[in-house]
Amino acid sequence: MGRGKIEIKRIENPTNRQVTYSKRRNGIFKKAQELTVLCDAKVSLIMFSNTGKFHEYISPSITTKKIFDEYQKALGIDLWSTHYERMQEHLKKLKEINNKLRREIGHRIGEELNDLSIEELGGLEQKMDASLTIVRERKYHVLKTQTETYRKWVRNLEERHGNLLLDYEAKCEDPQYGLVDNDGDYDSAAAFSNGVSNLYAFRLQPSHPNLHHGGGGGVPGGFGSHDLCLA
Amino acid sequence: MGRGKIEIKRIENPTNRQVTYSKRRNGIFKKAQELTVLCDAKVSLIMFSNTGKFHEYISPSITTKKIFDEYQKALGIDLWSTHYERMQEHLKKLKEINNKLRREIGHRIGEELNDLSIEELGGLEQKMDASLTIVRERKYHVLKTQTETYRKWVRNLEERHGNLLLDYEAKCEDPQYGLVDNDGDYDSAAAFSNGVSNLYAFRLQPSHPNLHHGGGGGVPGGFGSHDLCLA
DNA sequence: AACTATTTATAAGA
DNA sequence: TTCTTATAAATAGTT
Repeated sequence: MGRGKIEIKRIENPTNRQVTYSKRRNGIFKKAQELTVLCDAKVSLIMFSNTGKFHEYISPSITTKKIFDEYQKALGIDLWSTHYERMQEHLKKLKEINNKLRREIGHRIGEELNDLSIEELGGLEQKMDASLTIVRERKYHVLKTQTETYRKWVRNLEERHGNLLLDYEAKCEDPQYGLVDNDGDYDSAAAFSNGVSNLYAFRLQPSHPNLHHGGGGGVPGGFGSHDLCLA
Repeated sequence: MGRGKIEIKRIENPTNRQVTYSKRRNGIFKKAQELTVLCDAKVSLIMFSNTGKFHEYISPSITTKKIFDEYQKALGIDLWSTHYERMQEHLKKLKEINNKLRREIGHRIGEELNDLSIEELGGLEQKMDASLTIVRERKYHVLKTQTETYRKWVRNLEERHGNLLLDYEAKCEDPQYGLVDNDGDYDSAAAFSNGVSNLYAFRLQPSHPNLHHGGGGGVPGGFGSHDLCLA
């Protein structure tokens, strides 16, 4: 329909192709709209030109999403089934695991015991007892390690404190010495304190042999700071 | 384009509308196909007639699923996002809960204790101890209840057994009585046995005062059948 | 974007 | 539904 008949095959001239695309696209959209009105139909027309440009016509009485849903219903397929079903299965499995975990924990907390038989209760008791033993052992292990670390730390510090005190007294008794730079001792002592300040703190408060550690939280008994350790 | 011009408005005559739909549908499909070939375009044309009949044209170079995907990409939206995202959130939450449960249970089983501080270990120990107490109490409660039930049952049966034995001996000594139908006793005794057979079993094996209960499984100590109870 | 000669689509009728 | 055909509509090539 035009000045000359054309063969229905790819238009090689890009400009020509683009023009034809534009004209015919309008024509087909008009037809789609007319069909919608005349015949009360629902039409979805989606087009991508060879340059990737997107155009669409959709009947006013429907949405593209509905067309997609209807399309899948009409064909009895679900284009997203793979993805979707896998997800649903995953969900189901997670729920099952969750429930099992809940029940297990419920038992171990001491709730939901009503459905357990005497044998199951006995088994549970044994398992819990064993677990409790493990936790206790772990606690004692941690406690012991920390105590040991603490003890070493105190001993080391006390020793250095004593040395310093001796030095100090010696210097007081023999003022001609002046201030001796005791490098080696200084460095290694600093490694066990938060800084130089602690050394002076010991000097200035000789009546307080207990430690005043800068970091760490108020743990009953004075333990509990994890950064408290000997290299 | 036809014998007469028509107004673009809904065709009221159903037959006419159907015919027009059919004709124009073919026309538009042809146009879509021509556009596909001439301009190297990708076209998806989906139609539902007002009677719900479904027809589609899709360019050979593409699939409807791809068109849907491209469509969503072109519009920067995801028509399934609501459903999908909700599902994904659900999945995420479930996984989180799952992990928490696992950690909790891991602690209570006595695994994964390395990341716990001494305070946390102490708290865990206390909680586990409390739970263990609850489980023990429950176990002893169940045990006590079952023992009590069992004891009542045995006492009741022994009593009835004694009575029957007395009756039996009395009848043997005074044969002129014949067989007296002792309805009341019979019925109530049957209520505590699996049937009449047990009554005879007691008679026939007087040297076995221990119970031989038909049901129930091999529980150490002889307890454990849940159907063993007094009305 | 218009124009327009021509082809194509289709309304009405069979 | 399909065929026919007069006529409306679409559009290829041109300006």
